[in-house]
Parts: sequence; C-alpha cells; structure tokens
Amino acid sequence: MELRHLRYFVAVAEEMSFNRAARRLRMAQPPLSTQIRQLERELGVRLFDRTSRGVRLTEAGELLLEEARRLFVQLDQTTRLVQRVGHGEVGRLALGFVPSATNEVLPPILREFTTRFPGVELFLREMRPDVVVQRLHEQQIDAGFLFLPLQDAALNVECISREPLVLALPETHPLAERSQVRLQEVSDEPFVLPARYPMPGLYGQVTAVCRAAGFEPKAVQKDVWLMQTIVGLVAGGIGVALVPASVRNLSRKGVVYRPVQGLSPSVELGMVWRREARGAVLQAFLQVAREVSAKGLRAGREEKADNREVSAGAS
Amino acid sequence: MELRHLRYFVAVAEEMSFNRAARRLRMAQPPLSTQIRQLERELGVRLFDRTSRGVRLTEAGELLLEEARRLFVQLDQTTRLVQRVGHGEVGRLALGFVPSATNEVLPPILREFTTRFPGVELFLREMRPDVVVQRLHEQQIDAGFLFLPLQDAALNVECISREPLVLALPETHPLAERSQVRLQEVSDEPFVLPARYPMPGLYGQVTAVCRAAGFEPKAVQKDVWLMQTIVGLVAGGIGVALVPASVRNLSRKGVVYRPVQGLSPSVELGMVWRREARGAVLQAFLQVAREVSAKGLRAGREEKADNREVSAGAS
DNA sequence: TAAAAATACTCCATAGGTATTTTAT
DNA sequence: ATAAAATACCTATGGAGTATTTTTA
Repeated sequence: MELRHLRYFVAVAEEMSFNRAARRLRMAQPPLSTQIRQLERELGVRLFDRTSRGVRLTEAGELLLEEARRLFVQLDQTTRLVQRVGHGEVGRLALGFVPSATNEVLPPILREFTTRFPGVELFLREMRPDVVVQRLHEQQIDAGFLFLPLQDAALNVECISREPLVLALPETHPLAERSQVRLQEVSDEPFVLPARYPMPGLYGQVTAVCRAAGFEPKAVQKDVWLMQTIVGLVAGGIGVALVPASVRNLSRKGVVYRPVQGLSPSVELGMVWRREARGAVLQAFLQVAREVSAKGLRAGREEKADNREVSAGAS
Repeated sequence: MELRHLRYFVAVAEEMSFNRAARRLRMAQPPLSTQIRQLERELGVRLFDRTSRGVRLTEAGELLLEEARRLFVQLDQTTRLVQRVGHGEVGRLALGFVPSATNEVLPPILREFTTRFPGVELFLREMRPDVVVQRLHEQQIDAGFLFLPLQDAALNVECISREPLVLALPETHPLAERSQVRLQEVSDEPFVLPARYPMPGLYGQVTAVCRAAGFEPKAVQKDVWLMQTIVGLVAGGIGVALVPASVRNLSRKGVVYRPVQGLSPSVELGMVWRREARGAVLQAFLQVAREVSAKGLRAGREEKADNREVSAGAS
C-alpha cells in the first residue's frame, strides 16, 4: 500500500464519485478505478458500493476514511515538526561561558536568537574556561564562550569579539588624571592578575602585553577568577589591572579605565563547539552569533577609529 | 511523499547504513540513496549525517523515525480493523422477529453466529410481522423473521424453516386419544385463530388449510397475537387451534398436539432483509442463518419421514 | 586507502492516459 | 437511454539496476 492509494480513496469517498474525484485529482477516471481496486484487493475488502449513479462507502470504507484522514493529519503534523527541528527552530541548546562573556558579547546574541528561534529551549551555565572545554567534550554543552587562544583538534573556534586591554586604576591614582597611559608607566605598580587555567587565555594576554612592554607584572594578587573581583580590588587601591575593555560596562565606583597607548585590540572572545557537531539548532545559533558578532566587530572598529582621533587630539 | 519513502527511511535508520538497509529491502544501494534524498529534499531537511563508515540520524531524523514507526503501527491497526469490519467480524446487527421465531429457528442461528462473530453487537427485538417490514424500510433493523408469504419489491425473502401445522387440542377432547386426526373431524369445532395483520402470514395458512379441507373455521376467539396465548386458551377448553409444529416446544400443560393427516409442511418462517442492503455483518449473518437452517431443514425432513412411518403404523 | 555513499546511465515496471464496453437505473 | 464505472490497451514517467566516481576517516 502507498499513500497514493489512501489519497485517492479519500478523494473518491469525499466526492462520492470516481469521475469527480478523478477531476479533482487531475487524472483520468480509469487509472483511479484501478488504484482503488488495488487497494480493495490488498485489503481484501470492498470499500465502495458502486451504483449507476456514483458510489457509496461500505462500513469498512467509512472506517478507513476516518482513519486515513487521521493518518494524513498526523503525517502533516509530523512533517511540519520535522522541518522545524531540521531548521533548528525547535530543540534545546546548552551553552557554557566565562562570566566575562556576559559583559558585551552574549546579551545581544541571546536577544537575537531567542527572538528568531522562540521554540528553542536554552540552557545557560557560567563556568571556568577549562570547564567549558571539558563540558564540550563530554557533550554536556553544545557551544561555549571563552578567551582565546584555544587549540583543541576536536573543537572549532571562531573569534566572536575583539577588544583591547585597558588599564584599571584606583580613581585616586595619579595616572587617573591622564586620558591615556603608556604601559611602561605602570611597570612598577602592583598588579591584580586574572586566574591561570590550563590554557593561555586572559592571563596569557596580560603577561604577554607586559613582556612586550619590557617588564614582568608584579602580582600583588593573582588567580582572581571574576573581573568583578579584580576591579573591586583595584577600587580598594590594592593595585592596578589590565582588563578587557568591555569590563568598563561594570562601571565600578572608585575605578577608572584608561586606554593604553599603542595597544591593539588583542583580547579575543571565542565561540567554541565540537567539530563533528551537526545539530541544526547549534548551526542556527552559530549563524546568529556570527551575524550579531559581525555587527559588534564593525561597531568596535568604528569605536577604535574614534579613539584614535581622540587620542590624536589629546597627544 | 509515499509510504515507500518512510519504509526506506526506517530501514536505513535501523540499519544505520544504506548498504545494509538496501540488502534488507532486497534492492540495490543507489536507488535507496535516491529515495532518501528525495525525502530529504521534499522535507527540506537532512535526515542523516553521512560518514565514511555508515550514517547517523540527525535530530530531525530521530524525530521522524519515531513518528514514522508510530504511523506504521497505526496503519497496521487500521488495516486489520478495516479487514475485520469488511468481513463482518466487527459491527452491529439489529434483528426484528415474531415471537414464534424463538421457538426453534432463531436460537441455533444466534448461538452459531455469536460464536463465530463475537465482535458483532446484536440488537434483538420481538415485534409484530408488519412492524418487522416497517422497521426494515425505516432501516431500524437489518433483518427480520416472520411467517411467509411476504411480497415486497424492496425486500429479499428466504425461507428459513418449513413445518406443518398441527392440531392443538384440550387434553380432555375426544380426539386427544388419537395419534393423528383428519382435518374434517374438527370442521365444527370452535377455533382459536391467530391475529390477522396486513399480510397473509399464519392466519392465511390456517384458513387456507381449512378451506382446502372443505370448511371455514368457526372463530371462538380471533386476533390472538401470541402462540402462548392460543395454547393457553386451548388448554382452557375454549376451542381447538392449528399451530405450527414448533409450538409443541412450549409444552403447555392441558394441551396435546396431534399431527393432521395429509398436511404438508407448509408453514414457512422467512428471513427478510432490504434488497439493497450490503453490510458485511448482515451478509455474514445471512450466511450463518442459511447454514444453520440447512441443517434444520434436513433434520425436519428426517423427522417428517419418521412421522410418516409412525402414522403408517397407526393407521 | 578502503569502506561507504553519491553520481551517471540504462531499463523496465507500472502509474496514468485513451478508447471502448459493461452495468444499473 | 443515459450516466457512471469497468475493461482493454497503450504510453511514458520514474523507480530500480549496473558501473563508476567521490568522499572521509
């Protein structure tokens, strides 16, 4: 039996006539008769009583009509749902990310994604970057956000935002007067340093930048996990810190942020997922993230251009 | 989409391989690939992730697999049920009959039918013969049992049992001594006569038989509806009556039944149904009734043969 | 490189069309 | 006599087969 048989059967049953049904099905009457006979033969049951003016359903036919309609409804619903799932419009998505991702990057992505894919159930979990990688391998999360670099053959990585480090100073600090500083000027200051994980990440960026400026940062406090904590310590006058520009969004009282002269936007927040992952929901999310991020990076470049002008004016 | 596509899809999903699935489906691998691609294209969704060792279902595929299986189960149940209904194994059947039908004819038919078609819901209703005809036309009942003759162009009639009239006598009646009587011997007796309906029926039989014997029955009581009442009146000594032989099954105290010499089994109980009725349940019932009745008639002939011998011995 | 799926083509089974007959009112 | 379905026969779409290439782990 094929769906064709049932479609034809329903048409004949509804039209109460082979001729009219054939017209409705855009086909000739004889092949329609043939197909219905095939169906009757396969079932071993007469479905219609043929009279000289049209046809009438038998009891078995009445039953089959009901069931066939139900079946087509079910099939229709199934196709719609399969399509929605296939297009990533329905499903679930688990994300793991370092808290800093919520400063600038994640909110607009999530806003756009939940708007465009309201059928997707989101599971959001903040976690340390090494845990992000671990959970990805364990398939506990579908994608993650953390500071680059990251190398893992099983994972795909895409830079989703790029920003410079800025210097966080206690507002009472002499350099707070300045609109811009050079890194060498803080080479002897005590530094509050971010946590080291089994990966370069932000700590690597900070130390690399300092080394490039010709000094090793003196840690007054290290392995601080949250940016919020870092700027809190800075506000307390414990020391200074190099933090991603987006941390300014925290706008902590008692702390000022100053651009560092000659520092390129080198802090990259990356989006990470399993290389072999194929889920449509994930693909849809990646796509949305890319689009939003493209806007963000464009805005970032414009901002950076503004900065240059400002700094040029100030210098 | 055709069921073929879903069948193939389920096979591939279950085998996790186009090659194995093709083998299971007794077909070559390329056309299988083609059909699956057709399905994917029609749905606009990838159902499998192809790898170099086999395939894996996508999320959409997982969903479709579940739904397709459910759909096939539903289809299977539907076909079975349609077949049962088509063969008259499931359904309902309403019968109307004159009370006399329960003396001999109906019980074995019903016993056989309910045994062979336990899925059929029976509605039984005793009614006057004219009401049987009326209810048939109104489609309130599917078949009826009543005394013949009956002519109605819209109805089919089949004789289901044939029996002679016998003479019911009060046990105190002089003729009760005899093992057999001639009809002329009761030509002056008062008769209890059955009811006349707008049809010949039993009343017609009785009067016809008497007229053939050369007299008109003197009615002491007429229009009696139930055989039970007739024999009750006979037991009360009110008169005699001619009743179908099967009435002897009532075995009313105070009444004896005597065969009437030379009387052929001319009382026919008929099975009646609408000529255009096509219901499978009805057809099945008619068939069973015919089979049982055939046995009954055979038994009847044997009994009659026995009677002849007895009467021959007694004469 | 080896196993699996995709592609390119060929063929034939059968769905569908045309002409006609049969059937039932 | 007429309207509808069945039958007979023909056509051609597309499902399935064979040989080969492409892909990916």
